Amino acid sequence: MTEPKSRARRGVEKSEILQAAFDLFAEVGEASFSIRKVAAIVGVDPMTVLHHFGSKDELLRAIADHGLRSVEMPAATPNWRDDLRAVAKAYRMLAHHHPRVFPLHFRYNATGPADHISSEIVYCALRRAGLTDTAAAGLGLAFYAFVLGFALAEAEGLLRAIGPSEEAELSALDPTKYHATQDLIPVLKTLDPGLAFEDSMDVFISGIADLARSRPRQKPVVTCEAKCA
Amino acid sequence: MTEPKSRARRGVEKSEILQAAFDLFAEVGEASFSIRKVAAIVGVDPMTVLHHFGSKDELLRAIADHGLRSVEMPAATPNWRDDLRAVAKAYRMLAHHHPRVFPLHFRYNATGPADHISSEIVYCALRRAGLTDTAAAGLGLAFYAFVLGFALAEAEGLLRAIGPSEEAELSALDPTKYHATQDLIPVLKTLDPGLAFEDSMDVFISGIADLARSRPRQKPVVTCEAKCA
DNA sequence: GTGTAAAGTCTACACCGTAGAAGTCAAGGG
DNA sequence: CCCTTGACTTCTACGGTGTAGACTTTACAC
Repeated sequence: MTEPKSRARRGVEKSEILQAAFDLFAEVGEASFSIRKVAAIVGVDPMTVLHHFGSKDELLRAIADHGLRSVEMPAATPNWRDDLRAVAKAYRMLAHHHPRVFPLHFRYNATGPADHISSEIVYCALRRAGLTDTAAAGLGLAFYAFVLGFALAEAEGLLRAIGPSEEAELSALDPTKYHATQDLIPVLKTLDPGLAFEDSMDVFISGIADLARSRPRQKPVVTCEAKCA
Repeated sequence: MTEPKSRARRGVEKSEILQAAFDLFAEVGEASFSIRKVAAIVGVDPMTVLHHFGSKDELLRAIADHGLRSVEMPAATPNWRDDLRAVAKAYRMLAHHHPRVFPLHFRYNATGPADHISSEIVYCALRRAGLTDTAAAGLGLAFYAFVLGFALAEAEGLLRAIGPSEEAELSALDPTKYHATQDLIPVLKTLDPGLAFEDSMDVFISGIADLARSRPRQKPVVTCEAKCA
């Protein structure tokens, strides 16, 4: 009761608008998204929406941030492999939950708290794996590229088991040139993206372990290990 | 002189329009791209553009295909690792050359000839590495997700060495919670995306070799090996 | 010629983001 | 109390967009 509607329900409207905008975007996608529709849903003038967010671009950025804020990062565990897998899974689940919003995270490199938290987990895991700082920084980026790329491809509907039409298309190719592709048609038809993702994460982790063995860091990361272990 | 302008310069206009559309998109990006601007550049009515491509969406798809068609895939070599690296490099170069067009390849999963050719190279390489067909199919997707994800992130300007403002932001974080991140600031400042990409490819390839050792395919891929080697 | 079919154009419409002016209304000082 | 203030909301209007539908032009087949 302290400030029920002080200064014309300040702040309340803004989050309400953002929620409506997010829901609309998540449902219809970017092509059918417009400020005017958001305004109609909230029951407000289009210019009110613009007044709170400045521009459509800013609104989209806010939507991206809102989506990223909803993902909760797992706590660090003693096992750096599990930590990497957990972060990867969290982002993939985010993409599955709001596939139409997910591309926005790429466009506006959303740097919310979740971003920093996950970065910390990833960097910490890579150092505990035994990587040098330089390698950890580079592989950290690669990790994100892989996870976000995979999740984005899934969200865009690119990574699915192939259907009859794609099978026909591949079968029609010149067998002398596309032998391997055509040999894989049976497994491509029953491919499970989730399984492929987990297998690929294992491959990535395995490669990281190899790198750490061949080029280990000079001294263990005491503070990091102490904190995370 | 056989058909200088037979049937009202059929075909000539269309490719001319596509080229202009591609150039415009590559220069100004999606936000400032419009059918009417393309028409103005070619010196033609906006409806002419639409008449040839059906809709803006189809035009964008054509732009994506046009970009993909420009990348020339390397020939297969005896070394499957080199083949994977070469395909990865080709896509990354594509993203570097036309960063604004690149996101379109994700939105419309462009399936041009280059797509099939590169798939064949990748699948063939993965089988020669010793992977089972199931693993080859899954890891093939992972390979594309990683390469395209990395290239996309670079094209969107996400993967750069951090600047003073980002450094300040990271430094301002709670040191007890973001120790690893802050330790890596020095290397993040001088990070080279190209080097990180190559290192990451090596990690990925190393992981694939591990997987092939632990779960090898039953019999060698005679036809594929014979063709590619 | 006439027919035909594709290529190109014109007009018009609904929708979009948003600049700028105007209106509304709670809070605070006199 | 009135009056100013300033955030919030709304109204109006403008230039730009994609594109449907009708029209005109063009170039070949007959």
